[in-house]
Amino acid sequence: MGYEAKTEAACKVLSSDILNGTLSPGKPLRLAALGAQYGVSATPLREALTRLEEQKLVVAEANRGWRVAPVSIAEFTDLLIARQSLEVSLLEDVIAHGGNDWETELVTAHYRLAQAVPPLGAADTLAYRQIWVALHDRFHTALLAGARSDWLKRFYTQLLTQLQRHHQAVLLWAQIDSRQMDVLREQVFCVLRHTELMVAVLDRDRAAATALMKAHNNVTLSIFLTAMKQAEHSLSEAKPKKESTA
Amino acid sequence: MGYEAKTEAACKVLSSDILNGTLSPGKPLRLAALGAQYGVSATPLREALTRLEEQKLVVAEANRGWRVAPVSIAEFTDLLIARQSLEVSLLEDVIAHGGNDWETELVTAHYRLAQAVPPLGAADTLAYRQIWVALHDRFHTALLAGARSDWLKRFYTQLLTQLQRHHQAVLLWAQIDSRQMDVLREQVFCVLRHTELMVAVLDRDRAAATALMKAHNNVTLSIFLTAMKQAEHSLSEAKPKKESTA
DNA sequence: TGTCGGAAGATTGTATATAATTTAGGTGGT
DNA sequence: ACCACCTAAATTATATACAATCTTCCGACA
Repeated sequence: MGYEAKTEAACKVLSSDILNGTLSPGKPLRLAALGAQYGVSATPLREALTRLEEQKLVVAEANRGWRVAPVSIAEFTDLLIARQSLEVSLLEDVIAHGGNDWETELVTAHYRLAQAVPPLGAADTLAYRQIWVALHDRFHTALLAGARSDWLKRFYTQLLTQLQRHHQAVLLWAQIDSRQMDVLREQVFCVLRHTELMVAVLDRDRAAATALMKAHNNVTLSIFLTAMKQAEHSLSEAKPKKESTA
Repeated sequence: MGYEAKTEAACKVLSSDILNGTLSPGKPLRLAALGAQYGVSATPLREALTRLEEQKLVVAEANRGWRVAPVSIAEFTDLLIARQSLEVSLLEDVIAHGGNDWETELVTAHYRLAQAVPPLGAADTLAYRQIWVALHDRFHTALLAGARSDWLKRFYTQLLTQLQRHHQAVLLWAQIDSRQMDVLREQVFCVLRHTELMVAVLDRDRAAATALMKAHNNVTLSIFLTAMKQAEHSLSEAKPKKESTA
């Protein structure tokens, strides 16, 4: 205890509340209220919010304190473009320079993912979904961990964080047509695509790997495009709102 | 006055002092001393340092406060790799999607750079150098400003900031052989390379543009490689130091 | 010589006061 | 009824004091 504990703790709680949608985009963050809720006083809270502001999870306005960072289609698009670029860059670097440690961890992560129960049908519960998502994240992290630049990897992580925020928001806006959703999810939760990707990368097949990676992105992209089309009007309604749900 | 003014001001002063080397890497940043020097009290100072920490200009250690972020060959290399990737990504995006506003601003920036007096020979004064560097920065910013993703551009800016910090440090470590330096600088301050780059980009010639960009990077890279080779031992001496010059 | 302990100094977190600014609400005039 | 203006409350921003905790360093003691 004591390792800048309060600031750190506040930061974690706030960011997880923002990422899972408990604190919805645009919501004002009053210092007094947050301090009372989380049992932290002003100084560490301000530091935590300053950190999150730099990570673009919250935004600050002059003399008006902090708000949860808003989401928009424009920024969502921006993030997707950026992810595509960074992911391809990292993939090419990994293929060119990945070492043994990276290879073994990648194979391990893939094995774990392949063993996991995909959250489809009867297994579509919150618990199974969380496990699967965790293993899926681990696979994608392991896939790119062999790249040389920690800075690029840090940027990539930041993009994934922002994307999660937007995914959450889109899923809240739109109740996706369940039949279409099922079709898409069967593709998303399919291990085969990940296996192909891993094989291509381990074979150092640049063209195949980047093609598969782009295809993988397009699958998840199409989910959110359909969701956003269906939610197009409820989105424009959501804009003028002042304060959202607590 | 009042736009979170103190924090903002402290942030600017600190980052510029760090970037120009007034505060050298590794130097501890005591709150009391900084507050007295800059006329700012603890609260805004802590926020400023937290912001800079997130930007990796300072580092924090538990219960030991903040220090100016250290520099190292490993991180320098990392930054150069990351810059190469991001620059190529942005360049390709610009070539594919750059619009009219971007083109005109690019041409303007290039014209200004071409008009400027290169800081060579008699014109090698601090004033001329600063003007030239500012115009050079503006050209490179304009070159990539047409890319679609603000996130990628933000990352790129962050890399340039970090690189400036490392350049500063390398130049302090090493007194570069002046004859060799002159040869290199004539290449750096040569407008021709920039013109070729601009033409290739405006012609939407992807292969030529990326090749020229890589060549441009290699020129500046070679400067610092030679500098670092010459400073190799003074570098290893610099490591164990506890506090550097005020 | 080596190490154990404690004093001094620095950071972290809390609490509180004051200034400055924004927001809200009400008053009065047209 | 509508608009401008003014006042009051709320909130943030800054400064400061202080307790608690952690480092560091120095000296006594084995």
